[in-house]
Amino acid sequence: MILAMTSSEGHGRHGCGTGFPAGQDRFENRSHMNCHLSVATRVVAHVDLDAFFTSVEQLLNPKLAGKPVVVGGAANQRGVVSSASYEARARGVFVPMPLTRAYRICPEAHFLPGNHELYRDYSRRVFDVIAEFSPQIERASIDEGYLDWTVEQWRALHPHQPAGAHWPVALAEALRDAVMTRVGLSVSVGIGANRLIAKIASKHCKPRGICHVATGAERAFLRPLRLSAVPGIGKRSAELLAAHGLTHFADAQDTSDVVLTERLGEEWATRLRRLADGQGRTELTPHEPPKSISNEQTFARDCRDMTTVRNTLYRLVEKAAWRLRRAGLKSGTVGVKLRTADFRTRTHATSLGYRSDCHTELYAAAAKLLNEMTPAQRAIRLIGVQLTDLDPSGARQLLLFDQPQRDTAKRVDAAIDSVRRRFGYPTITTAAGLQPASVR
DNA sequence: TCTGGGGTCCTAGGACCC
DNA sequence: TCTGGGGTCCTAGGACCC
Repeated sequence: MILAMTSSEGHGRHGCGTGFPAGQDRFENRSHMNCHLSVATRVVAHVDLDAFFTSVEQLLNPKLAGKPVVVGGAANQRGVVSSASYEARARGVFVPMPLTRAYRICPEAHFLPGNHELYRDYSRRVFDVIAEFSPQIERASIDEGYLDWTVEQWRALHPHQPAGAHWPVALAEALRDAVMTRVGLSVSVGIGANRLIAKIASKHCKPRGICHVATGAERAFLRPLRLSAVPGIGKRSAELLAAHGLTHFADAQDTSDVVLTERLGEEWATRLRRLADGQGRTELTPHEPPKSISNEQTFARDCRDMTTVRNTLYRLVEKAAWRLRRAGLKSGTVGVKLRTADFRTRTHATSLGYRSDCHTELYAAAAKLLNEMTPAQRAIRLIGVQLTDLDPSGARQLLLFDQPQRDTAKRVDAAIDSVRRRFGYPTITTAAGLQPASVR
């Protein structure tokens, strides 16, 4: 057996799970049985929470269970759907659909603004459980992660049972059940020889599914799928490939290297060949500090009042600087992002020549950039700040002059931070950071 | 039909240096 | 008096992901 899938619907591990159309179990190709004479002892698992944000909302409010729920904002608000419950998806809602459109096709849905603090907390709880299933995990985002699985992890759970070919599936079932029992949330698990296969597999069996692509079955598993299933191949790349007659893995698998190179050039051809063969990275990367911290805001209505824009920018910088300090980092480059009513987006960045975590310093740089880039006679849709070139060290090469002022600003930041640590971010703000009425 | 907010990574061009 | 080529850093923009 090459491919195993299970789902909560009780098909059992040899059947087809949710989202896996009947007739596609041709991956269960017995002629490949000899692949299993040596059971792979190391695999990559990809764990993905199902409809994470809406699932948390349904868990905390039982009245929402079984109902279409949309997280992203009010139905008439500017914005897009950031999570849709499966009941909403069944009615045609998807991520990232504009909220107004979601409301049009599914007016009975419950529209919620979302609570990221809460979701982060639930994410932590889920990963605490997941961490018990492997010493080697990589958290890829708030709702997904990779695990390095060896047969030893299975033996730790089942010390007296011999590990059959299906030990990864058994392990995945134990993980899925543990997350459901202890946190109340549903996950899907994809298992394969590398990250690519594991990730595509988990998506393939959502929700509440487990999909194991055994070593040697990668090409057969991928064959019917669209190339856009590959993480990294988005709209643009898919269009480019389609222009060369390549839409599915089968197309790539059936095209010779010579023709691929002719059509796509050496680099893409090589990349695509590896994908078509189901090859991918296996190593997990440990947690790394962020490379950038940004905050942005779209106005409820396009804004022509520069005072409001500046005040909003101030508040965004203040928040970003607070996150920066909380992460123990300083930023050497400040960027401002501006989107006008015509949806044209411009960014402008400047290097400070030193690193800072002080919001008044960072805002001074941001305000200067804003002045330089403000378009005449244009309504502004979005304003944002991005802090990059992050490092724990301050490394000031120059400037002894304005030290006193900076020390004062620092003391103010520290005092505000300590209040925020105790009572939460929104409890305190400096006067310029008060939210202007027009965006409330 | 109207298009969020948080990120990462890549490319390309210009400045600057040797 | 005209000028190569490589390397690096910086910035702008865009593709892509969740």
